[in-house]
Amino acid sequence: MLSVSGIRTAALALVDRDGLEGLSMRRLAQELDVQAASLYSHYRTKEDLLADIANETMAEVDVSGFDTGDWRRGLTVWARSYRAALAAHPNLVPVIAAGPGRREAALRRADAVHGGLVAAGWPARHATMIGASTKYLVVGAAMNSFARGFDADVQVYRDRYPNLSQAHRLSEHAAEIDNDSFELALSAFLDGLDQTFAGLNPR
Amino acid sequence: MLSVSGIRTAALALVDRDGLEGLSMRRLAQELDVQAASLYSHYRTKEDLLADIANETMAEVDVSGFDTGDWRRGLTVWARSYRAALAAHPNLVPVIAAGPGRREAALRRADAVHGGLVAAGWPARHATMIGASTKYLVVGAAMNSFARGFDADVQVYRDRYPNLSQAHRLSEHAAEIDNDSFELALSAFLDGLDQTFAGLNPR
DNA sequence: TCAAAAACCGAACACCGTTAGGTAAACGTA
DNA sequence: TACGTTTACCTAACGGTGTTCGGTTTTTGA
Repeated sequence: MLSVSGIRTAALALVDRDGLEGLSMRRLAQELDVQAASLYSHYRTKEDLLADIANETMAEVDVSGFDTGDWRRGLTVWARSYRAALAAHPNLVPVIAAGPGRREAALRRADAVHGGLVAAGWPARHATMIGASTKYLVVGAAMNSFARGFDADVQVYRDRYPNLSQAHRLSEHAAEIDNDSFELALSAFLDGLDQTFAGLNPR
Repeated sequence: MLSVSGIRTAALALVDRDGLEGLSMRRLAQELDVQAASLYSHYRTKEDLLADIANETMAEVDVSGFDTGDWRRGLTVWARSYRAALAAHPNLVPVIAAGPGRREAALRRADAVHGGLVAAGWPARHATMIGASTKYLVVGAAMNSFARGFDADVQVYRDRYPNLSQAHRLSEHAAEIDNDSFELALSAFLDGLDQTFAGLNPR
């Protein structure tokens, strides 16, 4: 018999394997040896199903780093685990990024981040903005790896765009570049925040 | 009679008005007093059409700030104009973010950014990562405004999540918060890069 | 054991992107 | 101006999509 969690698992597997376009209610049903209409006994709509698997994917995100009162550590742990969760299911990134953060768990995490920053000495408004900024970084980085921008045939721009002809852009190294870029962005961002923080809490 | 630019304009208007899902070949054709099949005399596919309007939207992006050799200014001008271009057509952001950067103009811009950074004294590998990082920030910020995360009914979390109960989250101020967050992220990131740069080019 | 509830199915609806083939209009050339 | 050719457009259809309706089957719980 079908179960919500069984459908969820199969749907996530299908998205991971065949991409977002690869997930249709009929194909998912087929995977479960069932007719498409049966799925609607468990999910009201396809969007609901997508929101659910997006939700599950986000469960790995870790906001415990704020517990010690070290905001820099809290942000780092949060951002890295956030990015890791997205990278684990790249085909799902657009759904997660587009989905409204209305879900219970998402609100709880947002609250924890905000609270952690305020507890560490940031003004509330800054806490809001820092939370948003960090999310920008994570989501932007994940979208980029989803897009797989510069692909196979480097020949196209090898000669025409001299500045891009470095090995750096070769897609074999794309994952490494992505990771290093993210770490650079995160640490530069945090370094900049350090200065701001020092300016706000002099002495 | 139909024309490529006429179709492009009508499609963009339709996306702006009704969102991405609102654009179908049949509806677009109706808007132009024509049958859907006629559109295929001018565009090989719907994806081509989307890529084209995405392309047009990105034409506003300005990489001229690198001309003076001031990398910080170059990045700032680039990032702001990039973000502005995306914000002008929020419904199109997923398309632009997902679309591979295979288009001529996109490559030219990427080359200009990379070249500008290298000319200003950054090592090639850093230039690559900084370009990517900046893009993360811009795309992440744009995706966020596309998603319109925390919406209307604040009541839901008003009492339950004390840290989020600030006026900051009210959706009337969402655009302002978005903008301030982006500017904070950008300047913190650039401040952090300043330190890195000083470490690389001592004295 | 048996009624009530839940799960599943077959068929259909309205929509989608796209194509094949035919007709009408616009064009270039003699 | 006349005519052949190319191009633009249309009608109709194909295979796919998400979703709903009504009926049948299975599971549940008293």
